[in-house]
Amino acid sequence: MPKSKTNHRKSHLGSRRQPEVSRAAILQAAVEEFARDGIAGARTDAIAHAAHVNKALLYYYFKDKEDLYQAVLDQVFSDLLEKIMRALAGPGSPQQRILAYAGAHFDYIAENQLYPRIVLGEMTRMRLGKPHSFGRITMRYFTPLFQKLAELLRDGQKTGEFRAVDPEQFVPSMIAVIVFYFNSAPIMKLMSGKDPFSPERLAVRRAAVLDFISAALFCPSAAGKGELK
Amino acid sequence: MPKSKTNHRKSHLGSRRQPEVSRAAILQAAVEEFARDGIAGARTDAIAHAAHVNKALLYYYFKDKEDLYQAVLDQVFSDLLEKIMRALAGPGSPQQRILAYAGAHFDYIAENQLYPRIVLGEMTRMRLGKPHSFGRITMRYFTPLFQKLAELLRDGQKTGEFRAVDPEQFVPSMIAVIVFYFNSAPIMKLMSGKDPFSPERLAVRRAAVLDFISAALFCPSAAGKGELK
DNA sequence: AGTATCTAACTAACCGGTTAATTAGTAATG
DNA sequence: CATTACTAATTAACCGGTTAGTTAGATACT
Repeated sequence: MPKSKTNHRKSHLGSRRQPEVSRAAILQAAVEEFARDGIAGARTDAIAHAAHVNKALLYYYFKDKEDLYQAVLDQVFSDLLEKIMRALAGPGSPQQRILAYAGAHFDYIAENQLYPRIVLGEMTRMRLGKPHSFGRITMRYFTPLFQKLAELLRDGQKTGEFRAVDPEQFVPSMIAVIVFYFNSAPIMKLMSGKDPFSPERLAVRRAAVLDFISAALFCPSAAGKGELK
Repeated sequence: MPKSKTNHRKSHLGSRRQPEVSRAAILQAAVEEFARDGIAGARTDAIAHAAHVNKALLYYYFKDKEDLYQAVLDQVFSDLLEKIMRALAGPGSPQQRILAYAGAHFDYIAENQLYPRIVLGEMTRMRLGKPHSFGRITMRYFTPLFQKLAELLRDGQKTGEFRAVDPEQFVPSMIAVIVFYFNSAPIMKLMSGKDPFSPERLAVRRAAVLDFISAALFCPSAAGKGELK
């Protein structure tokens, strides 16, 4: 692999003189490390090593561990929110749109299984009294999503497609059903032996999630109008 | 500072010559500390201080931090499982029994809000490939509960009360709805301003959970037979 | 074109505070 | 006096963060 005269053969070739490559590598490594053990358990040494970068470089690009963590959260949530909002803004009846949302949310997580770990971990970590470094994230990402979903639920209730559920209760329940599987997957694996992340199992789960939500939300009278396959 | 020979009230009065008191104090303090930040973030100093005990005493009763953590998990789960199993073993139709279970599970968590933090934290922490120190817990506590619930679901399907859901999919969904609220509570608080743990809000949530499960599971034909109040 | 200057990108080595764990012992009890 | 319960003091490792540089390329000047 001749690489012009200025060949610097260390082993961490991947990232010399390439700021955004290095920065992205750090961020990706940080996502994985933070997903594993949260901010407390994450090791800056491990992040640096995984990114094939010297540890000091973390502090070149980010103020400190907390700042890096915030950057990770921002990346995770902005990406997620963008995809979900697009699905929510699509055409169709409230039934079709809520299922489109749920499917998109599920699909996104299925492709990025680290993300719910970070989210749930962070939720679990933030206490009610404490100063909330997570508050920024809530305002910027959760609130818009929540309100859009609540609005959609009210729409469906107006058309008579949805049961008279309280959005403030229904939205978290729905998200729970979508997300929880990926966190409990290791236990399912232990119990069933099967790999919960295989394409077949994911397809089964996806269908089950949509069925669960449909049954819990749609009026019995007007059944079978959503896309269930 | 005169200090008669048998005078040992230093400040850690609570626990001299009282092995089980000390041990229990350590365990309770450990539950709270582990719930906050997981095993990685928990500080043995903090546990000892909260238990009004010298740190070395932790190592008198427990081999190391990991061992203490396992003891905490055992206490949490055995307690939870016992209460839930009792509710599951009660009398009544499958409809009534599944709602009794869900209500009991909800109530238990409402009273011990630290527990789902530990559980979810632990789920999040265990990776698919890694050696599973959590496997013991799974076998001892999760599997029996899961199988009992699956059995109940099949019972209800036989009597025609329940829809033809796949227990392997439905059980995790149901647990998700019951549990998730307590983990997302801090965010809900930020968004709504209201305290998600106030008795009124808990009652509302409890009703919503039972309604959600009822709607998702019970056959539309045979509605309104469970206890919904 | 060549070279001097400048700077962004990056690293090796280290530092001091923290933390899990140990040790060596003291005090109570039967 | 032997065993159980418990602690002060200590240690070794770890870990977040810093520092003092080096390297590679861009720009300026000749």
